[in-house]
Amino acid sequence: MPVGQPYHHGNLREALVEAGLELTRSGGERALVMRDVTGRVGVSATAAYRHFADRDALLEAIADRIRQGMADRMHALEPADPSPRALLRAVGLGYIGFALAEPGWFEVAFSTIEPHWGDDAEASPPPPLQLLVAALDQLDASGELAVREGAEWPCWSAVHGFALLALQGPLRGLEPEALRAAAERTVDDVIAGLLARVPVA
Amino acid sequence: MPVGQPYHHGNLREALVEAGLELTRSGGERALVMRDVTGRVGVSATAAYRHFADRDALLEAIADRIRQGMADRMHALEPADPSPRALLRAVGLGYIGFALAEPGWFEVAFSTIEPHWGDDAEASPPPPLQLLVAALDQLDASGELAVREGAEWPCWSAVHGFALLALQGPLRGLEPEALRAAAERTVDDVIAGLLARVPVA
DNA sequence: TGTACATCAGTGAACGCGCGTTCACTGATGTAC
DNA sequence: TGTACATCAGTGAACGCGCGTTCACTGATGTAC
Repeated sequence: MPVGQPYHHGNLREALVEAGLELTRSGGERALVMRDVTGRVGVSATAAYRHFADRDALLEAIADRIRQGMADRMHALEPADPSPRALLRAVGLGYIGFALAEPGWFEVAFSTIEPHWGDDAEASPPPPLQLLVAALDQLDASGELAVREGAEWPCWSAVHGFALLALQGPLRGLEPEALRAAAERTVDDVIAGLLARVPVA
Repeated sequence: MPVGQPYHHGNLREALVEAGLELTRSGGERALVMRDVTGRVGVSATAAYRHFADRDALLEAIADRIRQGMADRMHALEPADPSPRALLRAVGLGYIGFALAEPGWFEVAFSTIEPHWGDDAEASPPPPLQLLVAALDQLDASGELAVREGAEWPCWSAVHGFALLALQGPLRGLEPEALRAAAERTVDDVIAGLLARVPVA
């Protein structure tokens, strides 16, 4: 043991989460290797099991932190006094922007999302979704939204799908400007669809 | 070696792809284990390396077949003589329908999609995308589409994102009718957004 | 204030599983002569 | 038509890496008396 390191860490749980955040940031979910996390903190590989039941528990703790940080960043990008449409647009582009800026974290954030959050009154929805709900509520209050119920799904589908097309799919490697234009088009089209009452079939 | 089995298989390459299709159908990409594939065909584990450079090459061959089959199924679901809007709607719902019906295959189909298909003239786009392009071309020819260029991305983003929300995300476990309603709403909203010329920002 | 002892946070060796892949080989097939 | 031989598709043992997790342990800490 190195000199100056006390035998008891003091706050190992928190330190492990921090180290896990660093590892997953660059390597995504599979970079969360128990030996690497504990090694980074300077502790033996098995020490983690005093604080987390298993790897999944640590991953979940990390994912929670990522989701909160993601929502914080998205919120910080919202315009100062936006119209309901502009707010929704900022939320959508913020989601995509985070995914492209932090692909490792984005993967982890979504890899452990629990289903049924809507039915389960106990579990609170993931923070980024709370921003979406708030934006849709505002748009609905302004009377512009055609149908409020279920409006989350076209929105979330579009930005989530776009992020994946850009990270792992056919849009990978596109130049940043072109990518940004495609993202804006995607978000704007979906919002336009939420407002319009055009029959499709 | 069992009686009646010739030493030389005859068409091992094709047999391995078939076995890989069965395995990935139920277990997704990670179910493609070399020992399992070869064992299913009744051949030693290393025999596969006479026909594929490595696991990735086999996976790619399987993914090609899946993408073709996916497009075939989607095409079969198109209405007989559809309007351009109804055709696009059928393509979108067909994409989601395939993903929900064959989650293992869907995962594989997307796990190996090569980027830059647009710039790369040599690589042909994945078959499901060809259906989308055709539907958008028809809608554009009918004069209903606001902007043709880049219209693929909102469409693909929405259906791809929806599939993932439903398979691994918050919509997992939703009842089939509710899921179908959400899918239809998502597709219809995006199509409406493609048609409309509503300013958003 | 000092001591016994329970408790808890660490250690380090090693187990054990999954799984792609290599290697030296052997059996079957086809072709030149 | 028969034989030698190159070629190719298989075999089976085993390597080797990654990695979560268990196990018996030891050092530090706090509390009862």
